[in-house]
Amino acid sequence: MDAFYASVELLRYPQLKGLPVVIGGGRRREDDLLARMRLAQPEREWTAHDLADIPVDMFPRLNSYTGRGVITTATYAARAFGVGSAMGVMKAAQLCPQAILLPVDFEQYRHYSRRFKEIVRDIAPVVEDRGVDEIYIDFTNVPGGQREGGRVLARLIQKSITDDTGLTCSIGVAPNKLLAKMASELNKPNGISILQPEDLTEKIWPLACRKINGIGPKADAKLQAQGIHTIGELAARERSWLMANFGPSYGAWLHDAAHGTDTRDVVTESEPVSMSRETTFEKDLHVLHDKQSLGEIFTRLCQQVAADLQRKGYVGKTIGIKIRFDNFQSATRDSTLGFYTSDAKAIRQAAGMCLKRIDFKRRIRLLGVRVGSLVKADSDQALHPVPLKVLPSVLTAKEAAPLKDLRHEQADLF
DNA sequence: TCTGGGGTCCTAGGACCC
DNA sequence: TCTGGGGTCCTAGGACCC
Repeated sequence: MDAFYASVELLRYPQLKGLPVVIGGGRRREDDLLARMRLAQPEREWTAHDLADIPVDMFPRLNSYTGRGVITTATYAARAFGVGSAMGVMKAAQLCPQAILLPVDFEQYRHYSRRFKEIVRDIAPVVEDRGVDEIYIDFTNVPGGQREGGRVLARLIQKSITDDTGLTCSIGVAPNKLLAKMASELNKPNGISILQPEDLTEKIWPLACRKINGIGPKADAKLQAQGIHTIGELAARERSWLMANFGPSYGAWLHDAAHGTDTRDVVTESEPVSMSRETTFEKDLHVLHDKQSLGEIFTRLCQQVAADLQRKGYVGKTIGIKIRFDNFQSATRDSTLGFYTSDAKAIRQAAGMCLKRIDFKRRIRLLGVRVGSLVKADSDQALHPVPLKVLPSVLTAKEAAPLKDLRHEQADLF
């Protein structure tokens, strides 16, 4: 199989090129910027076509932000200050206070995301969705796909996206998904990079292990501790050694990945496994002192998941909650019902029982509600659920003991 | 002044059935 | 009285990704 990995760059302001810019923090509509321009220069209309004309001074700076957000992405100029994705906005503001901060505008992203994927599917229909701005494409059977090793098709895709949306797009071409993704990183933004199997040692082996999709911070730290820093160093280790030290499954995968081996297909369709809603509070809350607002937030989360399920036509039978405490430790509880539901009240009831099984001795910063074991609302399974083999969990003696003091007050909490 | 929100997949132990 | 495996389902936590 030959695969493309394509990702669009969502920064749409040419006047910000080369400047330190981060996207993150609170959600806001991009229209806010236009609204400010209409105030500043009322003689002009200011529509979405005028984004390029907004003066740089009008953009908010990182140091004007207060709150708990994180950075979603950052330009290279911002990265030079040590700012990067997933970093707290407050920490980023310390490193680079003058950076421009753009709001996260999910409505805009969804719109451009849909368009980007439509355009690609019109050209090459075998597409795997990997989130808002990324896809895999299997172009094995696209007519003309092999010309110049894929470069002609990649250029066509790039040009079609830019003509339609104004967005730039990076594309990696390789024999499989793993390598295609890494290839796309070699030439960003707006680049095309073609990787042949024989390029592995020269182009991939010098890269940090972290560049492999599937090696995260934990695995990387463990590899570093073994003196393995680059993909080449990883490839040099015996498969059996990796399996012994990282588990048979992950170890074998590490070995394959380092050698550029990946047999996964491009998956064009998949069913959701779970849906959830969660929220981090502006300030940490206490189960007893902030009972009222917690109760309201909890109800709203249940209503939101229920609405999501109904809108997309799913029901689920495993209801769960997630708590993150002020020390960032988290806990989850879930419980499987004998029937499928997408009803807000039923979800709230089951989730409320889950909450009672948590020991709330610390303040909490996040609350989430999840519905799993999903099936289509009109499926046979949904209409004729098999009876439960395992009884829904009740508080075990072990769980109940530490809750003794709080249990009474918690009883009617959620 | 740390650390969002929405997901998937894996592991490991226990219950329960055959 | 002691001692089995498999297989499946459920639950909790954690790694990882975008």
